[in-house]
Amino acid sequence: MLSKKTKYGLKALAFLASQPDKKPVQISEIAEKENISQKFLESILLSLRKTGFLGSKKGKGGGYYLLKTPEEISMTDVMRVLEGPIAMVPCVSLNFYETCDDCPDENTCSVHKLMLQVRDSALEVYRSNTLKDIIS
Amino acid sequence: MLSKKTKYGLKALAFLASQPDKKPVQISEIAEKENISQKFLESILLSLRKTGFLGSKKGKGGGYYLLKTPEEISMTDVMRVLEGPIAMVPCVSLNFYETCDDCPDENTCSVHKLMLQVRDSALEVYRSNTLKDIIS
DNA sequence: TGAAAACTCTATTAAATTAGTAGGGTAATA
DNA sequence: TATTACCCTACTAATTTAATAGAGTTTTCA
Repeated sequence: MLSKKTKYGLKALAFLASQPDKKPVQISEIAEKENISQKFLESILLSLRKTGFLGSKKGKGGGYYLLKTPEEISMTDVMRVLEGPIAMVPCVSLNFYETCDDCPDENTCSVHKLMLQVRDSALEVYRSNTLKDIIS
Repeated sequence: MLSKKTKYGLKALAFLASQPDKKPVQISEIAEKENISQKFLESILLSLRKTGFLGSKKGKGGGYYLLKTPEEISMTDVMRVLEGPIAMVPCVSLNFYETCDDCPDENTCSVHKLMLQVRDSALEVYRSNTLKDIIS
């Protein structure tokens, strides 16, 4: 299941990408238009800023804005930051790899074999979509 | 993240599919060989029996066995029973569809658009894999 | 026929994660 | 210089997951 954090983060990014100009948008505006708890959104935008997706401007007329153009923002990167691993099990994760305690051999593990394919297919979707692609 | 339930369920099915003959296998044997808590496995096998994947035989010499051949068991069905929806959000789920409270229009929703593709790609993987395909 | 083997079922619980809340602090701009 | 708006920490409620415990029932084989 997709976490609300990811869902809201994606919606916020899409909202910013849909702005006619590059002026900063206030948290309160995004929260209201996208039906998101303002405080929760605050923490999400903060993490998107710390990971280089967003810039922010303080003071009157401040807010958040995209640091890159929508077509430069890959869903792979966004998903990894918001949702974490793309793989459904750590033993097939590229960026968050861990061995399974219970599994004696990955190469003969059925779960491993199936989840490897699922990961690859998800990655292909994320790689072929930028923020631009998912805004209408 | 894949739940332990699904992981253990898949491993148990694979274990049964790898048996040389069709004799019932005891819960305790599967639990031990696959490093699974026996009681937890019990409830998983029970649900696989209730959903038509497994048969069981009671009494001495009893146990669980596959009701179909491994190549007749599609990962799509297994995943739906063990893990639930394949979609990451209810609004793109085929079998567990729900509208989002917060979203005014699915057709213009970025999350919807992206997750639809993810669902389709995952479905394709599950559809093209039977239990036979994932056992070594 | 009876005892052991093995499945069946209900209820409870501990741990982890998620989603959200509260409130104060800090920096920048008009 | 006052206001606006971001920044940060800590806490909490709800949910889900992964077990655990224990009693009960059915079947089979000797």
